[in-house]
Amino acid sequence: MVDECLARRVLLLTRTISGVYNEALRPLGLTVAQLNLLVIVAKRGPVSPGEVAKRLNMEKSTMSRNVRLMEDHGWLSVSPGQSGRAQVLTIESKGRKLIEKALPLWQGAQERAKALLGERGARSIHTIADTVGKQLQHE
Amino acid sequence: MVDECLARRVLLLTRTISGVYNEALRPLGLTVAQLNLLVIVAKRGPVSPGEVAKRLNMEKSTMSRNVRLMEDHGWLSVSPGQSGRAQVLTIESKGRKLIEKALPLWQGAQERAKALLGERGARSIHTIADTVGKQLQHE
DNA sequence: CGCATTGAGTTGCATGTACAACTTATGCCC
DNA sequence: GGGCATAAGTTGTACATGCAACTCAATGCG
Repeated sequence: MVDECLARRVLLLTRTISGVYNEALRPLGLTVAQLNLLVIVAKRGPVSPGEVAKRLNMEKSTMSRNVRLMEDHGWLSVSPGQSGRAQVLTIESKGRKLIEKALPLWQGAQERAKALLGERGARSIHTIADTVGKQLQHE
Repeated sequence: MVDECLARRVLLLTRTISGVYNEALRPLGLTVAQLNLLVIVAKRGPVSPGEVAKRLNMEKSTMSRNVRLMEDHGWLSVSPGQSGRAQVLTIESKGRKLIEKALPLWQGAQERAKALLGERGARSIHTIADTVGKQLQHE
């Protein structure tokens, strides 16, 4: 049972792979989770937290707290949205600069991660995550 | 950048897949991480925490806390090992019974996870985790 | 023998994560 | 208009996780 468990395997992968990135980013006081969030906000312009959370299949409460941290750092700003308690996230210049600085570190980590997974493995992860991502959208 | 990031993808996979298992196991007040630990202890007989942590590529401190929780539940026992502050973990009958009860729930989750990943995807995850696991042993 | 090193666990602190329950604002239906 | 349902965030609580620093025991070396 234990050997086949898919959860055990993805947990192992996450511990290993995200460790590689976090180690690389540590000098910036930044984690991969935060970097990804930041890049999404930078790319997709003003977005609502809920939208990002849905795309990442992340709990809204988790999103809320992650956003809070990054706002405290001044990397992004939270402003009231159109209606109700809607919010929009916008990247700040401090956040853009951080992404610039993170890029080379990220690249190094990406190389190391690829080496760990193997070229085939890395491609598989891409495919699989896409598959899962698409299914989540159709819910 | 963000789209290629392997860490982002494995994080997404973990959130999604482990969620499936945790939802299934919730009636037992058990998480997948705990179940995996419990099964390892059950299978590999008296083992040291450090050994299990190494196999799972998990920080010893994380292991320490996870063990503590499960000991509190009476699922396993911790006894002093041969020397120094070495410890050995042993499954308790309460733990064995819990595994029995968890089995059918786990199977359901495994099916759902396979459906999400696709048959090919599930196999790939197996292969990749094996590859990574072996590389960790050779360190 | 005495001290430095190493090994195994633990603890302080911080992040990432989820579920449940709560707060507010909108919108809808009668 | 008055409730009722829904949508978006927040907060309480708990687990999973890692790093740094610490405790203690064993070991080795001069």
